[in-house]
Amino acid sequence: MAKTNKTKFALLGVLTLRPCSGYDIKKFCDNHLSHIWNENYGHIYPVLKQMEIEGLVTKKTEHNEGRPYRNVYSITEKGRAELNDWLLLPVEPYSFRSELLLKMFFAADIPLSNLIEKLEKKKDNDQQILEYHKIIEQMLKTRLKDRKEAPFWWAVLSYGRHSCNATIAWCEETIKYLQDLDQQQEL
Amino acid sequence: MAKTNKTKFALLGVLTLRPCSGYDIKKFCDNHLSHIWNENYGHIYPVLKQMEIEGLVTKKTEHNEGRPYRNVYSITEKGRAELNDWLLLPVEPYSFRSELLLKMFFAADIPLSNLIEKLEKKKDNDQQILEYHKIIEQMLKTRLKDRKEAPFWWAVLSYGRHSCNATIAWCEETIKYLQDLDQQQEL
DNA sequence: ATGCACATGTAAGCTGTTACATGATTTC
DNA sequence: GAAATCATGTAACAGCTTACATGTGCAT
Repeated sequence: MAKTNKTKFALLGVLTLRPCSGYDIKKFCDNHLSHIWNENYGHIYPVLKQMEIEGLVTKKTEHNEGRPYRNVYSITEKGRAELNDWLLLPVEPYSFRSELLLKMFFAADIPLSNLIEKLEKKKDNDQQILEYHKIIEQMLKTRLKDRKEAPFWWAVLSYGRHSCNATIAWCEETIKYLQDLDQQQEL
Repeated sequence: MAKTNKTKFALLGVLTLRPCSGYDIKKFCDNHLSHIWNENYGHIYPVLKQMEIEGLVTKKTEHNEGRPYRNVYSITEKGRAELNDWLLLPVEPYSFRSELLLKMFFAADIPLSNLIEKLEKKKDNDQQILEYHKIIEQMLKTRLKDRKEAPFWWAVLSYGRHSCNATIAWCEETIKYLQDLDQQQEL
């Protein structure tokens, strides 16, 4: 029933890189996975707790003076095994929903200028993502270049580059197309 | 709380094209929106019922001999207005999740051949989508070319073309990249 | 003094999917 | 005779997001 919850595997994945608190994991997702995956506290903390019970992670509570306590989780061998099993499984089909494309599909009766604004915004957004990618790519070429994960991180970034470039090109083409349409309608 | 439910607007959008039963709407989504939007009966029927109460659609029950009855819904002026208001609103940010990219990000310890298989599958999938797009494009150029919606449908298809081509190119590049990596590791 | 970063966690409430229930007709 | 299509709907169950609750320390 319903799709299987993949939060567990995302968290295990992050924990293969280093022991983390729930807060650390959230930060890692926001900083490095935000374009491919997202998690929120409402999921992270309960799943960490559950995984401890299942023996996939171990918890160590750190008490630092002048700071809140931290629950630092480390992945166990059992956790690594379960992550590995999942990584080998085929990717489940994902139900995609694009509000922008849906709005465009039904945009016959709204002003073209409104649609064009949405496209400009999408284009700006993807250009910003590209800029951000460049920073990470630089890190991969220098500080992170000897990590065994580096080639895979590079491949993921490469997807972002292809995808953003395609979206930007489409936005530009479509803006032009809609502007031409607008002029034809005025005649 | 939670994101707003957009099923309502998707259904209203379909009903601007022609009056439909819940079954018809599902078919339309599967046939023409499947790559940008998906709906299922569990949502369609309750939302149609609710929209009737709100006066956004009207219901007419058809009894045809030798066939099940059909509840055919038509959009009202109020429904058109509500759809239009939504179409004009900015697109809400969507939380994206790609299982393939997540698996790739954490793939350092699994066999490269497994990852390459996943990429081949993704590539095949997007090539099939491209093929399907070509059929629809042909319809847009002929049977549907005079509909006022045609330019917008064309733009949506165009996104699919850009996106699929980018994904296919990335898959090919990455497969090659991983194969090279595999050979280096063997040495 | 205000806001941000650190830090953990729960509860409420929606969203979304699948399975089930039902049954006729057409097509292979 | 089996399978697909037509056709409507509900219930159960997950999944996901947001708001809330709580508190410290640092920087501007």
